[in-house]
Amino acid sequence: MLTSSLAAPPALSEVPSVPSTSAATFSSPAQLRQLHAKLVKSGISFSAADLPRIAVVCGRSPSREDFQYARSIIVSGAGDGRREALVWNSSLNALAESDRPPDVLRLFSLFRAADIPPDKYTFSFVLKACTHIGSAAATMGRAVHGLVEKFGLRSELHLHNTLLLMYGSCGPMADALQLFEKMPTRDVISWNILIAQLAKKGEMAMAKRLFEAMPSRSVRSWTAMIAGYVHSGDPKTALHLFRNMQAEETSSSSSSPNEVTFVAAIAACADLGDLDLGRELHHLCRRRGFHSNVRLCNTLIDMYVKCGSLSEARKVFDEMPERTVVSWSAMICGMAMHGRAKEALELFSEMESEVCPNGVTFLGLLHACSHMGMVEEGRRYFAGMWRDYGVRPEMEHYGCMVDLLSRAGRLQEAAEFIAAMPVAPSGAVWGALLGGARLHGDVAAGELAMRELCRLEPSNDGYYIVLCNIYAGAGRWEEVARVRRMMKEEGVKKTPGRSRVAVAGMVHEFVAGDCGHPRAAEIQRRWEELSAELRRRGYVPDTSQVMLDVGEEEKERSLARHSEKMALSFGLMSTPPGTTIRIMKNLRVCGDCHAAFKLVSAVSGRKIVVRDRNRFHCFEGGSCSCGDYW
DNA sequence: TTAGGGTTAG
Repeated sequence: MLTSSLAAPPALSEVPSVPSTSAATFSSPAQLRQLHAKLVKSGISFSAADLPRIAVVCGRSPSREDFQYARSIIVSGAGDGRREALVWNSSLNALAESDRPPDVLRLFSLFRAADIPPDKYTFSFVLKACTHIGSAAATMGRAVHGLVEKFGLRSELHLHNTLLLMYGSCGPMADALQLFEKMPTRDVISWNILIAQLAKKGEMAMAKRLFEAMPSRSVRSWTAMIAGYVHSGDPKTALHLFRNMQAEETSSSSSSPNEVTFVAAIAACADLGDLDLGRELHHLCRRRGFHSNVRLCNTLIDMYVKCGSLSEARKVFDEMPERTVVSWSAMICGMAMHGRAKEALELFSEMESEVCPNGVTFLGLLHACSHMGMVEEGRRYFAGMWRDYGVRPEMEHYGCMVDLLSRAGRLQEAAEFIAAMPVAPSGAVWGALLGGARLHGDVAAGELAMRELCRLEPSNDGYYIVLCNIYAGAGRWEEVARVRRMMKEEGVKKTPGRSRVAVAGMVHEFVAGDCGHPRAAEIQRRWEELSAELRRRGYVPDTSQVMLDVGEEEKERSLARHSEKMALSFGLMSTPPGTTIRIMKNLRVCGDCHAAFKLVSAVSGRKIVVRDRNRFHCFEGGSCSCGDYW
């Protein structure tokens, strides 16, 4: 092959008199034709090393003529049919790996029409493209399976595994399972593919059956299961399995967790808010030398953020040898969650010189502005994301803007913003308006939002409850009763509040109103004592949001049994003085608990970190990090 | 020349 020693390809007009046929000298069929003409004039032909590039360039072209033209060069240069297939196969693979897998299918039909005999590699690459395309390629995938049979390749295990993967990503899982049943031989990869596909679809019961039945497991089998449990919202089982894997590690090195396994396990800690275990796993990662893996570090940042330790998240971020847009976005979103808006915006300025932001980065920025009432800054980011960064606003961004405006009390503007949206607003967008309406006691805005929400998300209990809160706040009890009747008619039940607190490595969960904890009486007594002290300091239980048709005393009793108060009371009596108490709640923290927690932080001298559904509240010395803007 | 598990948001 004639190679150019120049680092950059010369412009065509500068092609030297003895032209280089280096692959870098053409990138379109038109340039190829020009180069070809010059070569012919000079009596030089393409070398074998040029052929794959010719195949890729012309294989990507929508023109049939380009394919035929390339084929004529390849046929004369390849020498025989097998080598010709090899050249086209590598072109198929390159296209399957690129961002244009549909080109593979088009090239494959040309391939078939030209009678180039396909082999196992051809099918493998075409199936890979189907897998990348997903369900839209299901028919094509089935047709390719038919060809595999027709060409007598049914005994190829490798190809069968690729078919399993294709059925798992394109078609109904039943097709993949049927193929698996019929396979003459299977290896650990066949089992892993099936388990991973089931796990991705959340079918963990069946994935578990296969995992238990498989003859031998590899690290990937374990990791697929652990990641599957995390994705399907069961981090406890994920960590249980991780522990089992560690126990087996001593007897077999094939099940030693690697970086990917740690990513899944640390993500489980993030979901559970289990800081102690998260730290332990981080320590293990360091010992195993996994600390420079970007994805692992990104997961660690997220874990520390979600476990309430922003400083440790920042430390991981600062020590990363390289950072991607995900690292920056995770850190910016983390700062937003913790109400550190100014730092989030500063980090964004730093980020701009290193990587391009994406949609998630802007969600973080808009959240940051929203949590701190920075309306003008938020508007600026929203206006600039498409104009200056080419990031198209999606539904979540519109939702953030409505949240920003309505939290700041600009409910009229928020409603106008929704009306001007270029796409039909989702339930979450109206939900943001509803939330703002509650905050500002705006019955009309609340009713406007709820009219849409009844249509879009009639079974979402949270929205009915917020509307009840709005009516209750306005003293409109007959409306509260009407909404509750609506809920009954629709069969909508209120999700009970749940709070978790970790004490001595054990996570304890409390459900609102439930006195099932073994130390329930003690916990209640402790809260009553504390409550008496708080009252002496001016705390008055806010019974206005209790939507029970009962007397004041009963309302106060109901408030005292809020899950976050029980978790706090238990945390206070079970940990040494001075220990930070970390609580995680499934819903938004209630207003009465928020007021009480501020006082408790002053009375007890403790730092109390609460992660609710939306953000973090860090109570210390009588105030909250949210500045009461939440 | 071919196959399997992972990150921010939700």
